[in-house]
Amino acid sequence: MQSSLTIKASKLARGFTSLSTSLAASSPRRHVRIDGGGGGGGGTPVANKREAEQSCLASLRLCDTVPKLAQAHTHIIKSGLGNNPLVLTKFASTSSDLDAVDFACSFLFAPDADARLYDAFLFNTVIRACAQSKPRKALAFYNLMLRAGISPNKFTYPFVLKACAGIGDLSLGRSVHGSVFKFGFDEDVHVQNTMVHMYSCCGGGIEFARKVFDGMTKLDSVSWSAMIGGYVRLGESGHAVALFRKMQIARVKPDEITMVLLLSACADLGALELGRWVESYVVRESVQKTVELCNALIDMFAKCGDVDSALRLFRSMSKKTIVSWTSVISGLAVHGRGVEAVSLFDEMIAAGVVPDDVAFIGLLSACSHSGLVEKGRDYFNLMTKRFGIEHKIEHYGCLVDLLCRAGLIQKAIEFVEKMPLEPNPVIWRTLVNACRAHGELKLGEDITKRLIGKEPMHESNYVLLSNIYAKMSHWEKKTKIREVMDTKGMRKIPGSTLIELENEIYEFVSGDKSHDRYKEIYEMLDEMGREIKKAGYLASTSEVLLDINEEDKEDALNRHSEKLAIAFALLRTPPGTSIRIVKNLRVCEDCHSATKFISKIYDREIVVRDRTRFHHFKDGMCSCADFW
DNA sequence: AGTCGGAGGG
Repeated sequence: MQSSLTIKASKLARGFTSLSTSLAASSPRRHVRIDGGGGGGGGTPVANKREAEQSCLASLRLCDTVPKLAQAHTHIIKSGLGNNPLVLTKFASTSSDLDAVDFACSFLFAPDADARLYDAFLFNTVIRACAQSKPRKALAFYNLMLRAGISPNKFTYPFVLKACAGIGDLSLGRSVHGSVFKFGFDEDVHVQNTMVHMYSCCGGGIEFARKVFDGMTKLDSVSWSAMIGGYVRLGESGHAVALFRKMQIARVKPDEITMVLLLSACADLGALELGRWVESYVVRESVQKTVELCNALIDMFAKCGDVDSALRLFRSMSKKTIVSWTSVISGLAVHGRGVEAVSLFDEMIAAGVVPDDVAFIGLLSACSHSGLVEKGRDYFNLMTKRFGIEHKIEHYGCLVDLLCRAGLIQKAIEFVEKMPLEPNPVIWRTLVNACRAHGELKLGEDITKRLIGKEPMHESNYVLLSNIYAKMSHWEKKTKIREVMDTKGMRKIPGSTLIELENEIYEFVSGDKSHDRYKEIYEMLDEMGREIKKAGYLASTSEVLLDINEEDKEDALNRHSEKLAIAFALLRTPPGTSIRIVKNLRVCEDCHSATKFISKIYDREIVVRDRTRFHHFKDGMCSCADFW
């Protein structure tokens, strides 16, 4: 309705016009243009100011794109409301599109703009718009606000704290916390909740988050979710689950966001039973089953080893997003079902869903885990050529991994040398590990030494080098590495295995005797050892990279955390049921071979999740076909 | 006269 309205160039309008045209020039794809006067004419003069205001506000309510906003701007000027604070602020708050907000800011904060128009609501609006994706910019506006002498109100801090969370700097967060206190908003539950969130997003801030959380007099579901989310982000999923139990005792009803977080913790821990409980809870308590919640369920099922349930849920969803597709494709990938993953990707394309860079990571890892070398290469090339998505370092990483796993180490090296991005340490470590596995020890040693030069405090570099020396039987060099690590105060991450039984999560480390039934567990371990030896198992002692004799090596192998967890499971679960365990590192070759025998002798399906993928053991075979 | 707030998915 405003399309015929044009501007008679007033002084103010001229200022706006030049600003907006320069903005248009800086973002050509938007084609923002404001008609600077002349042209059509014939606009009806507006009867009174109040009516004009209402008319402008009404037209702004309909704006959701930059061109529409530009049109509305024209209308505002025409109506003589170019300096009306109500209208201008509404203008800025109208679009969630950051480009549009930039566009609005370009005249709101123009040199010739009237600073008397600035108020807290205006700043809140622009801080909110930037908080998520441009946190530094949001904070710049906050500082501008303070410099302009405008006091923040209770709505300001949730936005500002969100921006601090995005930056993740603890000292910044603490200083903003000081301002919150100074302005007296530290009692507001919304502010407190965001404070918990902010601290938990800052490195080393979880204690501060907990302090705010513990000091709160009223905790709602958002408070609990913020704190649970903090633990999940930190990888402290056990703490997250424990906190959820406290939430239930406190009788605060969890909502769909709490459930998403809890599912994330389940996925991390491999806690399938708890994950299934979440699903039934959602149905029972009619928690809103949003797409995000379904996606979290898919991810949980896949990461807990039940990829078929993930698939079933995926098929039942009426609305799917790229995240849903990616979750299920990546899920199939880690289970070694690469062919299905690839065909699902093709189905997605056929359904007209546009893939993004993350979808390609899932797809390429599917090719990698299933040895689909040619397919992986093809998709890698199609990614840019057909879909116009630029390769990121992760995609190069996937391809290096693909070549290494397929044993094409020379090709992998050539690929790394030719890649246009600087290879990151992850890529180098993939390569080094392949060097070790394929006997390119000298090359592996050279690369690792360079890596240690670059990242002297990264322990996995030393572990890699140590493993290479062990394979070379250079024991004195290997010992020396241990010494270097000790003087730097570093330790190798101990291998550990999680298992969930009857609502409890148990953790085992190598040689663990902390469980109260450890004697039974070790007896079971001995029995397992005898039985699998009878069936033809041979300990693969070359994998034990310690400088000890063969017999001790075998003993060390027997006490690996995954074997302890399996023995425990055999004792505690009914015959014939599946066993699921989660290992924090990659499963070793000896445990892999032993587990195959155990699955056959004890007639159990054993699902092992290791750091990078799943192994489904059944009838003496593994789903990875010894390819991992 | 008075617009505005917190936690989440691959």
